[in-house]
Amino acid sequence: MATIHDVAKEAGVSIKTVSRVVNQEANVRPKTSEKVQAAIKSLNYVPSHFARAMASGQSGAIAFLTDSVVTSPESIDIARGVAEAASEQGKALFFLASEQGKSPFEGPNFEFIRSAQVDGIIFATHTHGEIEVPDSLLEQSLVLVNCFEFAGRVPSVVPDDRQGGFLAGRLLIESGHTNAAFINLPEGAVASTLRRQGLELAFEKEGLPAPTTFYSLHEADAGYDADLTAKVQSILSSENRPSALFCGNDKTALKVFGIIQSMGLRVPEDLSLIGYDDFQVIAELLSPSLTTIALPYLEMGREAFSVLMNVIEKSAANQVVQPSKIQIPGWAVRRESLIKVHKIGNGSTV
Amino acid sequence: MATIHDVAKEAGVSIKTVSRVVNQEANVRPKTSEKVQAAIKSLNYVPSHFARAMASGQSGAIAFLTDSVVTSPESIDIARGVAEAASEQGKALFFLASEQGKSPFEGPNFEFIRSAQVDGIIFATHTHGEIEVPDSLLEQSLVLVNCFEFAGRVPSVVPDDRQGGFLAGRLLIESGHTNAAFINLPEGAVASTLRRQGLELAFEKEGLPAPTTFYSLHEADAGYDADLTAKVQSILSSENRPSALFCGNDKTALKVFGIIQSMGLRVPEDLSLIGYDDFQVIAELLSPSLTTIALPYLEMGREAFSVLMNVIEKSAANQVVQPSKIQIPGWAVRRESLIKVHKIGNGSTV
DNA sequence: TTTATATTTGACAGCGCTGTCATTCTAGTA
DNA sequence: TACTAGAATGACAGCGCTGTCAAATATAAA
Repeated sequence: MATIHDVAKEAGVSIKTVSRVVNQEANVRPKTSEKVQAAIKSLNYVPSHFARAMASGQSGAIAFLTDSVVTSPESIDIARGVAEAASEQGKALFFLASEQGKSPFEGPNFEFIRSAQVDGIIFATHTHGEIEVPDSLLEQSLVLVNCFEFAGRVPSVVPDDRQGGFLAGRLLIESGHTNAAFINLPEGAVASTLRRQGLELAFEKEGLPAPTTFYSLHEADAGYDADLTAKVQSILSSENRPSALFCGNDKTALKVFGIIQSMGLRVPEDLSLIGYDDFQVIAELLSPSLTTIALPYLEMGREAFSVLMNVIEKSAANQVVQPSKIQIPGWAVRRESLIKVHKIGNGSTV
Repeated sequence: MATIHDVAKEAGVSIKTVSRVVNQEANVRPKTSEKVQAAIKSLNYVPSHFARAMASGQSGAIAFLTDSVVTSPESIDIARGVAEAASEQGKALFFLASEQGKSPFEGPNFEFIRSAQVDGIIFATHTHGEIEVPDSLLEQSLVLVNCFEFAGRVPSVVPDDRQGGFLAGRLLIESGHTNAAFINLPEGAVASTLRRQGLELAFEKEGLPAPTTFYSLHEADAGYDADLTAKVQSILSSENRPSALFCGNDKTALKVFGIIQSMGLRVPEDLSLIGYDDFQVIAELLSPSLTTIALPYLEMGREAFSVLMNVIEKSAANQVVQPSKIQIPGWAVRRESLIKVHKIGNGSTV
C-alpha cells in the first residue's frame, strides 16, 4: 500500500501538499496539483481512513443501530436508505444490532461504537413507537428513526401513520366501500392509534360513520391465530357484512386472506382487501395482488442521514441543535385486491 | 474521551502496562493489573479502534460486500450470520453494496474498502452461482458466500442445493406423492440444476420415475406471470394430474398457490405444495402454511466468517491457504401444505 | 550474601495522516 | 529596482495506540 510519503516523493513535493490535493484545499498551483494527481494515479494511492480519523479526530463513520436483528425484512429499506445516502457522501457505516431483550445502548456492541468513535448514531426500531434514551447518549450526535423520545430532546424521523390511515380511508371511500371494517394492529401501538385516527378522519370529512375497528393480538402472542380467525369469521358472517377489510399491515392481510379463502369467499369479488406497509414480497406475489399503503422506509433512512449530518455539523460548530420530529408521508399503492363496489348502480369494477 | 495516557497516570504506571492489561498480555503482576483495571473503570476508558488499527496495521474490521442491495430479504440471514459471528469476536463490520449492474470489485464503495484497509472481505451474492474474481483481489483475504469461483482459487461457502432437492424428494415420497411435478427456477441457474438432481436422486433410489421438471422464467422477465400461469394450468388440467407440486422457491410457491386457487383447487386437500427457502414471511403466513426446504443462510454467514478468520490468520503467518468449497446442508420444514396421499388406503392425513 | 536468570515494567519510535505555523515564492506597487 | 502583501509550500508536532528493546525488579541458585 502506497502512503502519502510515497506519493510526495514521486511527485517531488511535501506530504502536506499531497494532503492538500487529496482534500481539495485551496492554494495549490494547478501545475503542482497535476503532478500530485499523476503520482497518486501511478501509485494507486488511497488515503488511509484510520490515519485520517486519528489525525482529524473525525472518524468519518456513523453507526446504524437497531433494536432487533441487523435488518428485519420490514426495515431493510431504512438501512438501505441510510446506506445509500452515506455512500453518496463517502461516509462509512457500521451496522450493529443490539442483543434481544437488552437495551440497545449498552453491551459489547455499544462499546464498539464508543471505541470506533463514530461521528454519529442512527437508531432505528422495528416498530413505530416511543423509546427512552439514556442521558449519557445526549452528548452524542444521535437521530432516531421509526421511533421518538417523549421528552423530545433527540431529533427523529417517523412515518406519517395518520396520513397513511387517511389515505387508506380515501381509497375505501373512493371505491364506494362505506361499509368497511378495520383489523388494526394490537391496541396501544403508536401506529395502531394513528392509522385509526387517519382512517376515521377520512370518513368523518365525508360525513360518513367510521368503520368499526378490531384490534389483533401481537403476532407472537399465544392464540394469535385463533383470535384472528374468530374475529374475521364473526365480522364476515354478520348480517351487515362489510364490503372491504382494511388490515393493519400486509402480514396480517396475508393471514386474513387465508381465513377469507377458507370461508369460501373470494377477493376481491366478494370482499376487497387493503393492507399497510407495501411489503413487496407479500403485496406483489399475492393473488390477487394487494392494495396497500406504502411505508416510506427508504425515504426515512435518507432523511435520517441528512438530519444526522446536520446535527454533526452543528455540534462541531458548537451550535445548539433544535430537535425536530420529521414525519414522512407514505402513499397508496392500488393493486387488484381492491375494486369498486357496484351497489349504487355504478357498476364499473375498475 | 479518556486515553491510554489518562489511565496510565491514574493507575501510576506506564502506558505500555495499560496496553498490556487491555490486551491481556502475559507478564503483568496481578496487583498491577488490578490497579489498571480500576483506573479503566473509573475513567470509563475504551481504547480507540483507529489508533489500534494504525499502530498494529490490523484494522480489526472486515467488509461484507453484496452484489445487489445491502440486504435483500432473501439474504438478510447471511448478513446476520456474519454480523453475529463478527460481534462475538469483537470484529467490526462494514456493510457495502455494489452498484447495480457494475462489478462489485470496483467503484467508490470498493475504494472505501481499500482505504479502510479491512483485514478481509466476505462477498455474498443474491443467487447461488459462479462468479469471476479479478486477479487483483487474490492478494486480499477473501471468502465467497452463496457463490464460488470456477478456478477454485478462493474459499467459498454455499448451500447444499442437491441435498435440499433430495430432502424435498424424500418429503414427497414419504407422503406418497410419487406422482409430483417440479416447477423449477429458471433453467441454467446453479440452484436449479442441483435441486433437480437431488430430487431425481431421491426418486431413483426408490426405483421411482423422476417427477417432470418445468422451468419458470426469471421473475423479472416479461411474461413471467402469464408463462407461469399457463404452465401450472396445463400441469393441473392434464388427465394424470400430479398430487403434489414442488416449487423452486417460496416466492414461486406463493404465486403458484394463487393460480391453484383461481382454478378452484384447494391446498392441501386437492394438491400438496412444497416450496424451497423457508422464507418465513411467506411460509408461515400462508394459509395453509407452507412445507419447504430451509436454506441455511445464517449458518453460511457464520461459517464464512470463521473461514475468513482462518484465512486471515494463515496469510498473516505467510502460510498458503488451501481454498475449500464448503457446502452447508439445509433441512426440511413440514407445515400444512403437504399431506399424505390417501390412495393406497393408508388414509391418514397427518 | 552474591550472582545468574526470569519476570515485570517503561522509554521511545513510529503507524499515516492533518493542523499549525514558519518559510519561500510570486506578482503587484512605489 | 526595491519592497510588500498575498499565495504557495514545507517542517514538524501530535492523534492514541502497539512493538521493540532496554531497564528495573523479583526470584532462584550458589
